[in-house]
Amino acid sequence: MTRWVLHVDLDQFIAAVEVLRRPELRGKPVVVGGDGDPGKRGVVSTASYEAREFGVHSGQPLRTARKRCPDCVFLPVDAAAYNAVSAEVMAVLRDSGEPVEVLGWDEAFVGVDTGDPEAFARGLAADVKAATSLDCSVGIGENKLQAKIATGYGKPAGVFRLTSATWYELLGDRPPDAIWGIGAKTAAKLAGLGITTVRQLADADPDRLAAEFGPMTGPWLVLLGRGRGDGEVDPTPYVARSHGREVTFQRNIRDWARVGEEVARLARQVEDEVSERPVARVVVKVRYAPFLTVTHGVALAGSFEEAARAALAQFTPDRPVRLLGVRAEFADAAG
DNA sequence: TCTGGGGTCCTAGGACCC
DNA sequence: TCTGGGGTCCTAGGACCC
Repeated sequence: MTRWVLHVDLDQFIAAVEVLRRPELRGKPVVVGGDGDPGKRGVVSTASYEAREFGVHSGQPLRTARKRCPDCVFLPVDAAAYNAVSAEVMAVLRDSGEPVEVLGWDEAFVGVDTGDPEAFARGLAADVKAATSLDCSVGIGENKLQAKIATGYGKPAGVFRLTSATWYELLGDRPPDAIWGIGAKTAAKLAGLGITTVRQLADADPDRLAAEFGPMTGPWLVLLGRGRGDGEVDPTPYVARSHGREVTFQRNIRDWARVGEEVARLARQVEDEVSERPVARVVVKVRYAPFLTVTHGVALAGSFEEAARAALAQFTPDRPVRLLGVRAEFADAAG
């Protein structure tokens, strides 16, 4: 018996949920994002595999997606529907009796002691399919990092194992941003240091990277390069540290009085949604055109809306506003 | 008419205190 | 004219992820 981490990831989850309730869409290029109008500001949340063949992908502006695939079916994001299906999936995973750590709507880690992790993984996938009609892929690793990356090799609807024994064979020559936790910015900075592969990152001097990235992040990056990381699956229910709302306007706002009204409106909404938790701080976010983001916050004293307005007062009303956000940080948040 | 909306975690700098 | 050292807390911003 060996301790394994499994990473279960639903295939094209959001698009798959939409197809489930609209069977006529099966096999068609489906794009879910924004309010479903590809002429508006917004990005793609998920594209079906058929839509991906046209070069449509997550994070892409909807208008770009429409350009690439004018005949795609565009649908609005329906968070309530995905939450409901997600809960079903997670319940199936928990029914295995093993610890489950939820990562988002469509993915979770499962910890398991077994001599045959592939068989266990296929069993989980079959249970999910039987209960929800959804396909998933399962990555197997000695820790969360390995399991998470393994899933990418298993898609779609497959199972893949990645361990320390196969780490360099699979990832050694790939760029550092193939690793979960390393994005474009860090990859570019690493490239500036002459580190362009996972193997080079693994061989880098932790002290040198500490000088470049900070005392925690530097050595941690080297460990990522070596495929090492946390192997403990934490089944503790998720408790949010903060909750917020933000809105991008279809047309930039120039009238600062209107900015104040929108912030007050967002503040009332957030206050309503967090009424069960003590709030320590209220943070306002302003994205000025074209895309400069600034945040200011205040400790909560008095009314929530007053706090939001006090935070807003720290901004300069000197340019058009593209986005406004209000976020509550909880007083009882761990960490 | 490029660039959403929901989050988490880490870093750096200044305030503040002894 | 010169003005330590350490620790903690608060704040804003950056990077990343789904």
